[in-house]
Amino acid sequence: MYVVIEPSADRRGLHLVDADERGHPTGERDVSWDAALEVLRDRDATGVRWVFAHTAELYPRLIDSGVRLGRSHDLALCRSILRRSTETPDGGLSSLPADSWDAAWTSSGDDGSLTGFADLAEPGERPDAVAELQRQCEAVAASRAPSRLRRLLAAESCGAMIACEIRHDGLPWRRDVHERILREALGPRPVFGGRPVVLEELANGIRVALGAPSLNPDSHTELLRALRAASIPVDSTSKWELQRHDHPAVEPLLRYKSLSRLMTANGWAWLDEWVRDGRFRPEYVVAGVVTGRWATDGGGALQLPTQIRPAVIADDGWTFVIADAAQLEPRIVAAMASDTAMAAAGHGKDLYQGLVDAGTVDTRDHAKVAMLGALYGATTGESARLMPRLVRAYPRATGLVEAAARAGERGEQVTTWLGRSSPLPPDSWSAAVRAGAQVSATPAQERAARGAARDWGRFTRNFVAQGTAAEWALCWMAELRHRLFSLVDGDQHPHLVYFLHDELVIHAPEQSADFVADAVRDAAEAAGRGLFGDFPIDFPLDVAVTRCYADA
DNA sequence: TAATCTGGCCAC
DNA sequence: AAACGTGGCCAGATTA
Repeated sequence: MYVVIEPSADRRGLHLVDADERGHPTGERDVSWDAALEVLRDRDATGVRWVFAHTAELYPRLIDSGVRLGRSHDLALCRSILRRSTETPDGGLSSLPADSWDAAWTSSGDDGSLTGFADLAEPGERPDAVAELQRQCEAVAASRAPSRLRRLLAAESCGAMIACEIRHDGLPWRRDVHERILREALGPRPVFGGRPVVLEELANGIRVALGAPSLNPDSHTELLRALRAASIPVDSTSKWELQRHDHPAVEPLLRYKSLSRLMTANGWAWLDEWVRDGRFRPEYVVAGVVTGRWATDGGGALQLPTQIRPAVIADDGWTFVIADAAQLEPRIVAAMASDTAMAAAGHGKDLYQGLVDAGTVDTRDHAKVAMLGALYGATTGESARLMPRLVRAYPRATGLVEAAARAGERGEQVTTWLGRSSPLPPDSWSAAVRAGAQVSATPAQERAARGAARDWGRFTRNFVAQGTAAEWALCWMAELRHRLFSLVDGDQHPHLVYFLHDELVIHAPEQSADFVADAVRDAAEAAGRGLFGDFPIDFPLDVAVTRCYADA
């Protein structure tokens, strides 16, 4: 059932411990690295769940050896979920004193391998993985929602393997195309650093227009001073504020900002650091966001601007299958709330258009603005004005996010569909809210308390939607991975190369594109059923088969 | 001099 | 358009 997999004591191979469904050990053995490949493949074929202390410690090395595993359990990630979840109250892990499983893994060792937990573990001392597996199995079994939590832990752990696999395989990236984009926008790469010619010319234009010959346009302080000296009344140097002023400096300044951003975020330095052998290898951080979304640690994989996406081109004979979930968060909320009316509006196609067709709002744009406002907690502007219509037409879906907001304002935790809970607000928050509730509170304190409460309410409001959408996306990815593995054929099998919250990119041999497009739709359907069972909610995808990411 | 903060803008 | 959630990342400014 479970097989705990760790480096062996002599570090020359692997130590494997078999365990039953409650995490109790039933046998153990050491295998050398040479024999590991075969042993792991054989055991994996029997459907065991591999237990890693921390997937990124061992799995990349297994991938290098040609092994891909089917199912896994990441103790560090799962501890974090179980520790905080409201579904595992007293007796679970929530009351356990902090130990090394709560700490982040640290990188040490000259080969860059991860060797232990930071802070809490003695150097060289591994925490007991089997004991922790038992604790987690018990916590899940004793929880209020064992099957949902099991689904969440499995999906989270699978995500950890996928993050390693994506980094190993890499997103195809054409350096020549990227360099052409840079050259056409900025001019040739400066040999000794400094500004490229186009930026320098724009900087000069700005200096002339503002009458500030020594201005460094990269300095907010200098720029703000120069703008005001030129009688342009601005409070900031942001583009939305600059756009509103009619002055000869504005146009070159806006172009300078845009090109400067391209240069600093995804310019030549980025290319040198992040693209090797025709691949960009994202450093994903699984569950790096409180809501369960992935974050990144270097490389900016989650902010690739559309400007440079033309450089993402499939290998010869290969293509991309690019899929993104349409209006994911509204659908998630509709399903969580069993809002059949909103689910029906999203049946089969564009949910926003569905709201128009249902007569709730008059345009698709209004539908989108109103919906996003509900999810984010908008209080002003068009979004807030449209809200009452949404509330009237869909009281259940809107009621769910409203309830989450009220809970947050009271300082309570909220929980996603599968059981990931929000953190409690910090002590400083509670102190501010308490201070505002005192009879002796000053108006400023009252205002601060109200503001803090509402801020936290917007966070918890969004948490349930964003967090459950992240769970759906993890399940979607895991389902897809399972389907793609059935197609393994030497090195020629389709593989995931990019993940962006509600979007997947698969690099696939051209002849397999149709299969992959079907698989990614099947996987979305399966993810929806896995979370919401028979509730009639659709998760339609926009799917593109194209050799260039920019064409999707 | 190094660490931390701030403003701005990119993604969803 | 902004203000309405989650983030990363950069350059410059400020602080230790």
